[in-house]
Amino acid sequence: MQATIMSQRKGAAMAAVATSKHEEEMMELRRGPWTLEEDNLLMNYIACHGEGRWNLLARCSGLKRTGKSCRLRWLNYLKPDIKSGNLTPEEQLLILELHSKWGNRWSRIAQHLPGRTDNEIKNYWRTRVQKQARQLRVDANSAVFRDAVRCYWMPRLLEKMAAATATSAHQVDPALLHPAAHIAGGMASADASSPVHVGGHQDAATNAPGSGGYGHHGPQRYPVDPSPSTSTSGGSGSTSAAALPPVPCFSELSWVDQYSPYADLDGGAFDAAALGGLGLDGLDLGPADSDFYSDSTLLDYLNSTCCTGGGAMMTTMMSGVNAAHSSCGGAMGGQDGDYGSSWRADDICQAAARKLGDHQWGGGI
DNA sequence: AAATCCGACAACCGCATCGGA
DNA sequence: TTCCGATGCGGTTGTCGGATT
Repeated sequence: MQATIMSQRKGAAMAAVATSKHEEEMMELRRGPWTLEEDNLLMNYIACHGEGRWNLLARCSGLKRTGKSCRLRWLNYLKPDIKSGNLTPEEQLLILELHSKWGNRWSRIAQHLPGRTDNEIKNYWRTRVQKQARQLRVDANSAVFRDAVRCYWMPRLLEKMAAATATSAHQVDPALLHPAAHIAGGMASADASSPVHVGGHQDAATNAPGSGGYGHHGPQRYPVDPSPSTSTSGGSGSTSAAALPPVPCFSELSWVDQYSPYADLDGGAFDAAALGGLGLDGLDLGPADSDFYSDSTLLDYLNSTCCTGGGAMMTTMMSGVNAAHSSCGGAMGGQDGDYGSSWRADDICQAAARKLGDHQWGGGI
């Protein structure tokens, strides 16, 4: 019975495919990169009729594209609230954290990063994070790699955030960086029911289609001559802090307590210092590093009164990093980011096995 | 200067799920 | 209850530009 239904469905599906293929042939559907004219057509149609009903849109808008293609183009690029430019350290932290909880649930992760698309996050993961895993010769989803990320990558991101703050002339509340803030319970208590907001530092007008496209990476690539008029000025850095949406409170992140250097004080698990002595350094934060320091969004966040927990967290994690530096005789390199030696997966495995007492150690990676 | 390699990202594809008829 | 179109999601591929040889 079920097999019959299945075969019926399959038959219907195949018929539908055949029909759609026929239609495609009749319409000579376009594929590949979108042109400026196509983008304009799509935007104009949506401006008049709204989002949704993508197949109808594809038929009626004059675009020789599938509804799917139109939807993707709109959601991943043209939608006004799409945030362009490199991911901020806060966003990277959140991605790392949420991926450790949910795995490859890109759309779910993207829901917590306003303005970022699942596609963008997925690409980030594949190009940056998985690259690290490959270098370590471990599976990006393995416990070892997750721990390495938590003990090294995350602190390094926080370090960069701290560096961005320290080198800035902006006024940062000293209390944000005071170590006692964490110990004295200074972590901001977040409303658990509220979503975690990261990024969102976004002037929609500056990210309108044609206003600079990929941000740091230059203008949108069009297969035909892009009109000079498509690039407008004033694309970055002019947003006032007052206009910012809610910023992340790091105490919302589960690893804050579990993986803080103070975790061992109450029987915690995995501390940075233990691995630090093995020369497990050199995490490459990717080519976007230099942008971290010039990204005004960081300063906006750090200047925000909502970020008390983040400041304390940063200090906490920085203490861990420093402890690791001390315990390994400075093997982690200097503060200038010269993390020379490369990681050794075997070393990480051994250290993890020692520290975790094998209970998280699944054997073969 | 040309060829090749590689990273980053946009776009596509197949499948799953949802919701209305 | 079943069918089917619309939509969403995750994996994969294609393309481009910069770096390297």
